[in-house]
Amino acid sequence: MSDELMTIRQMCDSFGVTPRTLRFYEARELIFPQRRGQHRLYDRRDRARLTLILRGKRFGFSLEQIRQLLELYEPGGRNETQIAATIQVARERLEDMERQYSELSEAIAELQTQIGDAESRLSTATRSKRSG
Amino acid sequence: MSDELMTIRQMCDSFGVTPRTLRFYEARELIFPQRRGQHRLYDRRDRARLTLILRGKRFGFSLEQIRQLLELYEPGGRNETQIAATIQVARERLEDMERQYSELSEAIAELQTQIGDAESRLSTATRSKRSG
DNA sequence: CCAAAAGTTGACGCGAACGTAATCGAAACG
DNA sequence: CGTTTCGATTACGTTCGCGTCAACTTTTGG
Repeated sequence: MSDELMTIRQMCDSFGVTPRTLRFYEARELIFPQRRGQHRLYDRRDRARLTLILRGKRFGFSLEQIRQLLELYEPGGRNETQIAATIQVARERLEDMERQYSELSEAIAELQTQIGDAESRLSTATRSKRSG
Repeated sequence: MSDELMTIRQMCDSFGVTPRTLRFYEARELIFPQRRGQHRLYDRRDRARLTLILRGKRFGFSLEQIRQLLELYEPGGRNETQIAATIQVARERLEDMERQYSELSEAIAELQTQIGDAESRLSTATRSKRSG
């Protein structure tokens, strides 16, 4: 298998995005599909990156933050200073995610409580209506 | 204490937002400060709601989603249909948060791995420079 | 071979979530 | 009592993340 090149349409179908979105990510330098003539072709790397992009978005990261994170996955020959900077950025994102993780835990518990309360108010209202 | 009314400036200072933001949230009906003449005054409830708003934002929710969630905290006399709808919306948000929670767990682990890899690449580069 | 489909590059548009004056009234202060 | 200061309102501007044409060039299929 020749690295499973995909057209933009195949990418869109399998990731649930639009061509516009893929071209936009490329313009922002988050993915770099090769070209066959004018047409874009996406390989395994591009797909891996897109997966990370979409996940980063679900966590509320900006495309720029995601772009910086993706540098971490580049084995490309960059110098120490750049690598160190990339690591530093990644550590900050990691802390964001760890904070969010623990905060989510609390928020989930609170929301469950509130839903429970609201449910009991609802059943009370339903009963009082039936008997009233 | 008379319920600790705060001016818009005091609110901004203690929450790290701008007046524009508070007025914007009010326009979108997420908070409802009282008025003394023309001036806004924020009480305990307003602060509690703002806390929830800012937290919701950190989770990537839109202001509209947050507004719907805040209805859950309203004991106000609404009818069963409305309460049931509010509960339904809250359940969906809860599922979002639970999905995000487990996905975050994975993502954190992966990111830690990547940072570790990058760090080893960095120290290797540093060593080869020292000895080369 | 010719038409339809797929893909490309601009360029403008749009909703969300505010920022940023400009202009005004009220209010606190020396 | 005048003047900063604080807040309100109105309204236009901005950034992000795409959506949506329009106008063209392939590419593919009957």
